[in-house]
Amino acid sequence: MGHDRRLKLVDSLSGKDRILLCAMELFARRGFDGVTTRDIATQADVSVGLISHHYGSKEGLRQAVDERLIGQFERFYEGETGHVEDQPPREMIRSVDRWVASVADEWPVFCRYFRRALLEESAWGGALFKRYFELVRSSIDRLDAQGRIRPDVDRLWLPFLFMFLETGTLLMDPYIKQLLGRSGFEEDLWRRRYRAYGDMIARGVYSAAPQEDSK
Amino acid sequence: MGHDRRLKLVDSLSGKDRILLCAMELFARRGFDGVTTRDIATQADVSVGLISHHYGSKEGLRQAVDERLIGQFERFYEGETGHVEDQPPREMIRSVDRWVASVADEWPVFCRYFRRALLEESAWGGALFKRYFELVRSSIDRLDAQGRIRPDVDRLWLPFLFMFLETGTLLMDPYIKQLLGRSGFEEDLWRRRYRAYGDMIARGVYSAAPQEDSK
DNA sequence: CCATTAGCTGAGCAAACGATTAGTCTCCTA
DNA sequence: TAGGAGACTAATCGTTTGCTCAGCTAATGG
Repeated sequence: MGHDRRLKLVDSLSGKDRILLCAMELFARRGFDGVTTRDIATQADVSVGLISHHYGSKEGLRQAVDERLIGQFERFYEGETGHVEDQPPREMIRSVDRWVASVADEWPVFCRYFRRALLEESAWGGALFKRYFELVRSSIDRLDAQGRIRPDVDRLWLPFLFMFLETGTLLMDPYIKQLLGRSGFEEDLWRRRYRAYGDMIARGVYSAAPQEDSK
Repeated sequence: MGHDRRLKLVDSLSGKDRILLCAMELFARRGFDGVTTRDIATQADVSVGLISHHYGSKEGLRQAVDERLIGQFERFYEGETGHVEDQPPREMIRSVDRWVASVADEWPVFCRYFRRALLEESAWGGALFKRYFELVRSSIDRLDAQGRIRPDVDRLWLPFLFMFLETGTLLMDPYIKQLLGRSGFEEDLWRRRYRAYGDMIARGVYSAAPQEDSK
């Protein structure tokens, strides 16, 4: 599985890179405060002093990890095919499918780290959130320009609702795994969620003719 | 404001209760690991030893706080008017409004703590999530029995999508506050979100007749 | 009036933390 | 091949952590 691949990769790297990769994984799993420099040193098979040598401090190491992941995030969305919202529904689904498959490999670690960053309210977590918000809002603006969103829909909360639906799995995956027995990021589940998500946005979930109690 | 009220209340309490309340607030704000027993002792105006005396350990204190908040959670939902989903849309909105107003006072601290518990993956956070999931699923089952949900809607993801929409504000409030300048839990915003949320579930957000590019 | 007890104090402890240090090893270059 | 540079180690520093424990104070009961 992917774990072994990663470990073999790690062996061939320099101490500096091993520290960065191990820190990324440990921060993602246990949070910044939940990891000691000694943990990182042990995992990366280097001495504690080497961390300070390369990154100045634990905080410096965090920033290095952050920057690397920001870059990864940008690359994720660069790879995405244009503006998916502009495409007809069926084509949009296919685009998302392709995109999911292409980033699925690195996604899990990124997700867990992003989740932690949000929780700890770190500076870059806030920055990422804002950047993501702008992304969603510009999508909405584009849809709006085409008249595809009903005028009575609340424009203040709409972008947030989109974000809640999209990032929900990210933030709650540990519990989803607990309930479903498997991660929501396994490809088929992920795809299925995107469909459910798109469907809810497009049409809601209620029947067309609700049998209302005449009261 | 509420802060002064709380402080005055604190002064009249025993050391044991002061410790509990201060711990609750500090855990909610900075997380379990981000707070030291000395912080709590200072805030509660007691000595460090008294915490161990009453609660055995920091972990014991956490459990005491957890139990108290679990009780609060139960009370929140006991007070809720029956099964809101069974009511016609307009009446449902009014019910939610009433409920929001009735719990808004204690809600903020509870929210911040719940947020922490969920993101730190504590045991009781998991338990609370599961309990909440069952709540949502049984609501869906009831709606389903009435035939109010379209048959083609994905029944696996639907409860999760509901939860994402409902808890989104809870988990991201710090960032929403950053973007909007005020908390999403201020009553008017909260109500407005519930409407936007109900509307999306009911009808989606797309126009009835989308002008699709004929291509 | 003294003994008991519950609530509480704060100096102090061992462990763990992030950071620094002096020194070793391994290359690369002149 | 001498020597300078940088990667890296091991030992140790001062600080902070959760927790203990001997003892203080004030109220209670016989």
